[in-house]
Amino acid sequence: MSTPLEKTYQPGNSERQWYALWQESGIYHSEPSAETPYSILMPPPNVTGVLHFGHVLNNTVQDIYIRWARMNGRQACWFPGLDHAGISTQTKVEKELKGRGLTRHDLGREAFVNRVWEWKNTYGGIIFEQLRTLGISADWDRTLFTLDASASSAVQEVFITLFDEGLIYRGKRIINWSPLAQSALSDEEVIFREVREYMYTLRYHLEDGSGTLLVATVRPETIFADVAVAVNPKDERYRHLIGRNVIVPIAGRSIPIIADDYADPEFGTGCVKVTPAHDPNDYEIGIRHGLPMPQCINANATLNELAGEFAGLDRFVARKKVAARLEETELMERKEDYTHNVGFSERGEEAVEPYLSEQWFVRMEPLAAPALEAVRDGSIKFYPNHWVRTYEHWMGNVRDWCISRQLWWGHRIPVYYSSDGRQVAARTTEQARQKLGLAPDVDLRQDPDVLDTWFSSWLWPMATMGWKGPISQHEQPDPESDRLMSYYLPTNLLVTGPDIIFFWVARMIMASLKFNGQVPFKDVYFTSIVRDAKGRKLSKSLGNSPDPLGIIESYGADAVRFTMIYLAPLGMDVRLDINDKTQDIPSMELGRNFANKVWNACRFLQMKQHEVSADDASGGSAESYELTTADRWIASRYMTTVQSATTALTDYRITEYARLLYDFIWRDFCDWYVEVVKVQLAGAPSEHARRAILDHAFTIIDGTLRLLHPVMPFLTEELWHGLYGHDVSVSISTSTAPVCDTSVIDVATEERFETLQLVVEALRRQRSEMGIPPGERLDVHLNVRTQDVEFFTSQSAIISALGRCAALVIGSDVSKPEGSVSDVVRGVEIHLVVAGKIDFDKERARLSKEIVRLTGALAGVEKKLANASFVANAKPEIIEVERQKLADWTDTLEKLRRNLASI
RNA sequence: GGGCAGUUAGCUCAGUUGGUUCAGAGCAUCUGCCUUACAAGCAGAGGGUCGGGGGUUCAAAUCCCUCACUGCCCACCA
Repeated sequence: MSTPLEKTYQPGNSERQWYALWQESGIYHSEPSAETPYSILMPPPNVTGVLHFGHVLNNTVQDIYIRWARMNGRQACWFPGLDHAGISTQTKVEKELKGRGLTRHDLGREAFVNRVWEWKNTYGGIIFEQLRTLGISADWDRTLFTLDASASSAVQEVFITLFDEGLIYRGKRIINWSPLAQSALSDEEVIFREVREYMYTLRYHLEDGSGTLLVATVRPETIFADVAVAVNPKDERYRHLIGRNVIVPIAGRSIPIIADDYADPEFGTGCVKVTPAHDPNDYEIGIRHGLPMPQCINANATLNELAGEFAGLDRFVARKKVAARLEETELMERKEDYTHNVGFSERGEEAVEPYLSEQWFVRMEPLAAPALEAVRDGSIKFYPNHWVRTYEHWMGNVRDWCISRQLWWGHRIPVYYSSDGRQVAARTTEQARQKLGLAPDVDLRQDPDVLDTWFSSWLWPMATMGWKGPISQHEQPDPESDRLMSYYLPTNLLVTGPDIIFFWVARMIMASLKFNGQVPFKDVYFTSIVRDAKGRKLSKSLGNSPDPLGIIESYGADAVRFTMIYLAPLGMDVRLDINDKTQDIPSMELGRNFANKVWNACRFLQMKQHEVSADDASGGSAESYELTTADRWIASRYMTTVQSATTALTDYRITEYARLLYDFIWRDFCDWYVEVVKVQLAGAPSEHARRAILDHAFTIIDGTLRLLHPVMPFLTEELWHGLYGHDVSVSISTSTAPVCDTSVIDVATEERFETLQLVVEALRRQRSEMGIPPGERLDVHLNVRTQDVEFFTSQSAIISALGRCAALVIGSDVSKPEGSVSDVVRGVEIHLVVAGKIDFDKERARLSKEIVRLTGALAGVEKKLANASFVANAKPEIIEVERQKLADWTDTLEKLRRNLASI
């Protein structure tokens, strides 16, 4: 016999124990088999990452689908991984060094990289432990780190191939430079923010002293790199000046006035200073006109010797000083407030500097075309679908991807340079020499830069399966990798945030199509963005990002999972009522209370089971038990729930799935069925009948627990064992998912039971309105249609119990008794005898009010049915419904009037 | 400037193909209850002309147009 359940659900210990068991038993490990596969790639969290609510939502969604697939007999594999996160990891370790007065250069490249590995091995991947707390059923055996040998090997393979095909090239371009990281960034890593600055209008005197050109700029510190002033060729004001020279303020150099369409006559003074090395647009002008491109800003964002006395100053300090000097020397016409957008590095700490430098790029256009097509033709589906537009827009305007980073932590660019100026991409120095046809003892220099972290991420679908791993480097087939790839790819589902649609989703599609010839996944689920009560994104610096582990500690992992799913509709942001001070999230009570509700429903069944079992001595063989209306009703409600929950999951309406379970368990099962079971048990003629009643309830709850398991794995596991006494060696997570048997769905029975519910509710309402305590039993008289007498009589025990009746009179010609209040629902006349407690005036008023309301409603229906075009156009079943309404309400009205009259 | 969402009860949100059960749930509020699982609970109640305006239709929270506001993405005119 199972051990009695506690009065309230205590998740903590139970969760830890179950997870340990799951992990030991290896039930979440997957191998290719004869079953149909189902695979998900976990978006690899950063190695420096700590669990936040974005992860909680994201991973819960994935876990639900993986668990659901597993229970549906699929060979389900969830590939977890960890991202080396170039910039943030390197920065983290550098900060530590800085605390000891060291820089990475003091250590040297090799020692520094070793240091980062040490850090990784000590602190990295904490998030995995945290995800386990959440109950994630990933196949941890398949965990991959983006710097592992097989991932690195795949990265090299792709780089070399793209290089050899001319899709990767090196070029001197204006790129986004992070002065803090001292590295290039991709366009996607730059975020724009509105900044209040000044617009300075400067005087550029004509060289011949014949006048002055006014030029507006927000960056006066860049004048030292000015190479021209551009005007629009159509601008009458300046046309005659084209080709003449002006003197750069302070710098004193002479630069030409050139004509370029970029200059907008409507904006500012119509004259633009051209600084090709420090502005992307100016760079374009510089290219068009073959201008020199001097730089006056260093990699660390200080000015260089071109700036003369300002050399060495930080760009922002320099800006103020240069502006002051311009003012002093009367070279400034005016200074105005000016608000505009400035690019910041993704981490939001510093303004990005447009910086002219040699970098590596991927030519994206050829890769984008097939990737665009795959989404357009439905090979890949987005949920919600509207993200397709965003995807198409980006793909249609895709720009080359700057992939080189001036860091040490990452995949080193596999390009080698020979002393005679040639370059080649190769896996090793030896291979590079071979490719270049050089002798084995010739020195080659490898490119010092590393690749953008996303350059390994975009290969994730293949890298996780060992594609082009160390074995195939030597041109040997890799059967293990082939086996995994042919079985698990394309994966079924990718769950991620829409914020990385370009960073990751789009690029994975491109890489997979290019290198594996097929899409990486079939469905993409874009999760909600988690926000606080004020609508702000969660962030550590705002103090509005509570540690999920603390919340799990207080509410339980299942409660957190359930609440998140319940509150996070597909494609919309989810707001959590985060308390800044206590770091609590009170709405998690929703999930906790629900877990407790499920717990107690099961606890009730268990207690009854024990009672029955205790009497087992009475013995006897099983005898047929005919299911009651209530039994068939709950079975029908259960099947309906199975059906709609399954559909909801299939359609990725995951919130709907949670709601359906919540409503079924709480409203149908607990509020009504458990109460009915009490009545049925009490009135059962035999021990066998009692057991049969319980068996039925156990059947329903068994399926319900399995249906609920994907979202609440711990609770359902605990109860499944608690109720059925299963051995710990089996898990509900490897049981089968409930399947809908439509023959059990019984609309007629549901309707009959609903009438019963309405009658009970009417009794409760009247009692409450009369101020009678719920415990007090009162006489009830029900006047029902002749054909319903039998049914209501058969349900009298339930009506009596739930409606708290003393005597219950049921008949087809029952008249209103003395001292009763009355109501009519679905043709059933309900009289509650309250005797002395009746307030006749109040009762008259109540009935009158109801009569007025119904009369109005009835008039509406009559009008509708009298409308020729309604009868002509509406669907027959709709008209039938209206006719039914007319009949019912007329009947009800008549009864109400009669009752009013008899007071 | 271009694109995409959203606007329903005090708050957070459901509402699939227009039509019974369409105006709902949870929280909050109010009333009464320790009713043989659950006070993390039970039974009731109040509260919204579904952002504004127009249109299509026998019928609109739902479809179309338009306006307003909010949020996000892209672009980035010095």
